[in-house]
Amino acid sequence: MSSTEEQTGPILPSQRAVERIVIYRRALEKLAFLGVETISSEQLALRAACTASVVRRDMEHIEYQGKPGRGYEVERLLRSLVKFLDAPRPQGVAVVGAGALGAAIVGYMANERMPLAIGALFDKDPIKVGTEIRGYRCLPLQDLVKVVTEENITIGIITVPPASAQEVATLLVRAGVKGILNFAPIILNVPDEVQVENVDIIVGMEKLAYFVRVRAESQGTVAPAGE
Amino acid sequence: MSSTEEQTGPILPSQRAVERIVIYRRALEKLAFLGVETISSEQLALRAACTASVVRRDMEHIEYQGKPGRGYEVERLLRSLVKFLDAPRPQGVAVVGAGALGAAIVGYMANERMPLAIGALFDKDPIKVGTEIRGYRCLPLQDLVKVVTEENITIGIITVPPASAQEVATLLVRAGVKGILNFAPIILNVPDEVQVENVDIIVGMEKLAYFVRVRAESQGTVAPAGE
DNA sequence: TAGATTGTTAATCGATTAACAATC
DNA sequence: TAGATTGTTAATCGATTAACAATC
Repeated sequence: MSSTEEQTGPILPSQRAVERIVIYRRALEKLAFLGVETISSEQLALRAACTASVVRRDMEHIEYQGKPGRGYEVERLLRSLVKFLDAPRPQGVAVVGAGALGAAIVGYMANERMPLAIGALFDKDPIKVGTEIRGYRCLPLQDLVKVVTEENITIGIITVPPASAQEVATLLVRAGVKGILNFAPIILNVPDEVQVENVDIIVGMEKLAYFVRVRAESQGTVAPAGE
Repeated sequence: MSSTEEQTGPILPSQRAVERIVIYRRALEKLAFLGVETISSEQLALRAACTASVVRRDMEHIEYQGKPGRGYEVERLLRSLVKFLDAPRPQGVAVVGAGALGAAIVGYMANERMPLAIGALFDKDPIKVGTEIRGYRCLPLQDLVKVVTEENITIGIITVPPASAQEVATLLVRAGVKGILNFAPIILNVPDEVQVENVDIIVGMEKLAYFVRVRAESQGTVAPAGE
């Protein structure tokens, strides 16, 4: 990793920066649709829950630059963001696990216009295999390595129960996947070059529950004196 | 906020610390079930994707302390974590949006043993209202404020389309909710005292797609033409 | 005792915030 | 021109990492 880093000219943006850039893109799409012509970093920041400074800093990664006193032209900035984010052709995604969550994701991706396309959908359950879910035929897990390899799919989404998640991850890696969006609440063991993005609904929920509770408790104690 | 902060004795743990503590708890539950008696910070760190130092630091928030040379007793640490995290009685949660994602979450919460309980399920769609989803009756959105207030629900989960998300958030806040888990890909406008936790599946997916792509490009730098 | 692992303190790193000259 | 907002640099903040004496 270190050796690669020394060679590269362009600095890779941080994970968070890319996250925000994705959000800017979404916001700009809406603004462009509404016919808005320019936008300031301040306004953009509101939509990404960050500050204007952060927005301007993120823009270092984008070719297009804003004009002092004017802000950013929505159309041109949007084009630059799309150029920055999107692959020339949609990247294929394999969804593993055709339960409620898997179905939700497949539906989501079918609706939203995205630079990603469902490449294949898998499940272990023989009852689900063969059925159609939102227009995608559910394939058996045994076919995963073959299909994912053949279709050149680079991203896997794991929505199976935690007990099977590692097994699925291993299959995906073997099939050449380079990124995994993992909804199972466990830490996956994969090679370093494979990026894992964990989306753990339960952690978020319990975290929220904790802070809601302790804040309520501390309010009850101190008598907040009315805002 | 600053005035509250000065008064409080116990320092509130950071968002990330609580996140990790939730993960420690989950890991310890499994270990306790397997009959493991002690665990070191090193081993615990593996399960939470952090370092031993971070684990030990997090433990400052927990009453129970480990023994030098031995590590942590699984049972006792687990009890302390549960005491730290959980409310005396399960907190009620309102799920708004009975689509595929909403159903997935309701099912999730019904399965996993959690310190949270489904308090109510709502949807706008008259066709869904009145039906049962995983054992929970779907109520109309108009009843939200009344039901959530009456049931003393403090946490809301938004799984409606982005266009309705702000409207729902406003209703939840009006009903007295103090925490919102938001699955809609927009920034919600809520009062400061309400904590919003955004779980944006699409952002994670597009971020992943970006890094997978640029890494592949930089690897194949020499011959990008083919493919 | 010796080895292991703790709690804790200091050093490092990265990200966010604030400030400001440059300029449309 | 004057006002607004940029790109960029310096200051601040917080979180992670490394190190180590204390101790089971």
